[in-house]
Amino acid sequence: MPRRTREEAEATREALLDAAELVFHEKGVARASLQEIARAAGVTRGAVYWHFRDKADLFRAMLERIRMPFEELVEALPASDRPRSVLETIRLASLLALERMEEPRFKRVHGILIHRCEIFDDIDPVSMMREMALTASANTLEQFRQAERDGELRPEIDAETANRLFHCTLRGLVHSWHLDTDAFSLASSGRELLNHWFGLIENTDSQQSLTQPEPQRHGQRREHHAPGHQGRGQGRSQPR
Amino acid sequence: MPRRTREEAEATREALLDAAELVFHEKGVARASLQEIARAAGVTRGAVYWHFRDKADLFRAMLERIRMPFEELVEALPASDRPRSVLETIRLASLLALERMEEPRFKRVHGILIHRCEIFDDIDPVSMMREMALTASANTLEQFRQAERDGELRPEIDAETANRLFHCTLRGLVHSWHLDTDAFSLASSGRELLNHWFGLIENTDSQQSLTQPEPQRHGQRREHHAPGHQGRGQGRSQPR
DNA sequence: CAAAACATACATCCATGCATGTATAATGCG
DNA sequence: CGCATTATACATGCATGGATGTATGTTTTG
Repeated sequence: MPRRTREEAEATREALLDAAELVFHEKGVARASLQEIARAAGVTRGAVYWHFRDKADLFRAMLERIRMPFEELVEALPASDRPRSVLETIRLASLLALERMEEPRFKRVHGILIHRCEIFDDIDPVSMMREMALTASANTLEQFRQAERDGELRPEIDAETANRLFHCTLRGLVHSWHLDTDAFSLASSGRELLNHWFGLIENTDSQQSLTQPEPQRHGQRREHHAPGHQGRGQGRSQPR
Repeated sequence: MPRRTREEAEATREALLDAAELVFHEKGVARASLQEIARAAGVTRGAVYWHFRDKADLFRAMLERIRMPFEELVEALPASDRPRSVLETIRLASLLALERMEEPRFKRVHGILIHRCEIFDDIDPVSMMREMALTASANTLEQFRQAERDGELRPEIDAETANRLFHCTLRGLVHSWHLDTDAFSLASSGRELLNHWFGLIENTDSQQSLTQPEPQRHGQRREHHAPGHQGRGQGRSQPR
């Protein structure tokens, strides 16, 4: 029964995008047929060609849906409720990003981007990943520069180096996770790893009278494995 | 004119693998047709189906060709001409690996693995990457454990953490490079990054009378590397 | 009544798999 | 050692299916 109301039309569009995520993730972008996606959404190929020009357009729309909220997160990076140290801000923001990546939608779409689509002409995931990497890197670089000025950084490394090291570590962590997402929890492993990482680059000569004493921050540094609930502890001081 | 000699047959097989690398890298694995690969190798599809069962088999054979020499490298990791410190050994071996990755063949095949093929049933790049990651990690973990026993590691981090950090950093670097291989040199950027990284984790309390003084190492790059013999460059075939 | 929001039908293309052809190198045999 | 045979190393042709793009039909809503 064609000619639904406008809200229904938007609903089928979203259903198509949801179905695209699932089918792309299951079969890969190239082997996924529009027929399958349409069927998974409960419609026919006609609906697909009405809402999208072709498969590449559908793919781009699927990416757009996660690009915006994710960039919001990246740009919300400097915003911190408390005037903590700059390094602390970066650390918490990255942890937030890692937790987001474990949400089903981001996990699926990133899984598609990383292991289930091929770069070619119209479909080009790399350009988007590169773009996101550049903006994110520019943002954190500003933060690391500030940290350097504040004397939070160990003197032997500059802000640029710290920034590069940081993004390599994070990217490597995410890619390692996507090699087998069931092997470990990205958020909790990332938290532990980042604790160690920031412990390595932060200045230990605490002449920092600017910031509050901050009693030990890596309290359980020798005690790695946090007490066992382990289940993506998101409710901890993280505003939604 | 069929029925070539055995060496010629092996030559066309190699030519097919070379062509597969090129075409896979150009169009992606899914969109590359066996027709195209055969033409690029100067033969017809008949030759492809003679040497390989199907596209997945060809893909696997292409991977096999780089898997073996690369694992040789990984396993040659502990072998060091000079009794340097353990951390130094890891650093130099990783640098060697990074230099290898800039060689055309490894660059192409890794580029295919990372951005130009989709995981699915028969074609599964992830399992190979995971396998290589595990063996490499097991090897370096042994090294880091030895470094820990020798007191080369900063006391606040253990061998397991150092190993995880190390592989995340390396993986992140390689993936960043593959986002745009023309943006920077993997070897030289990697050398700089690794210098800083090992500077961060190594123990500064130099009670190490075991190793030679080794003046400042940071930012310092002395001789490039052994002008190696390039190893097994036999695959030069491509008739016509 | 016109356009939106699809469903249906149709034509086209092309990659795959296999079957068959074929000429030559390798091999066994007398 | 010559020769027939056979397996080899492909080339060619055919059949198939499945995906794509588009054209057209069908309601219903605004």
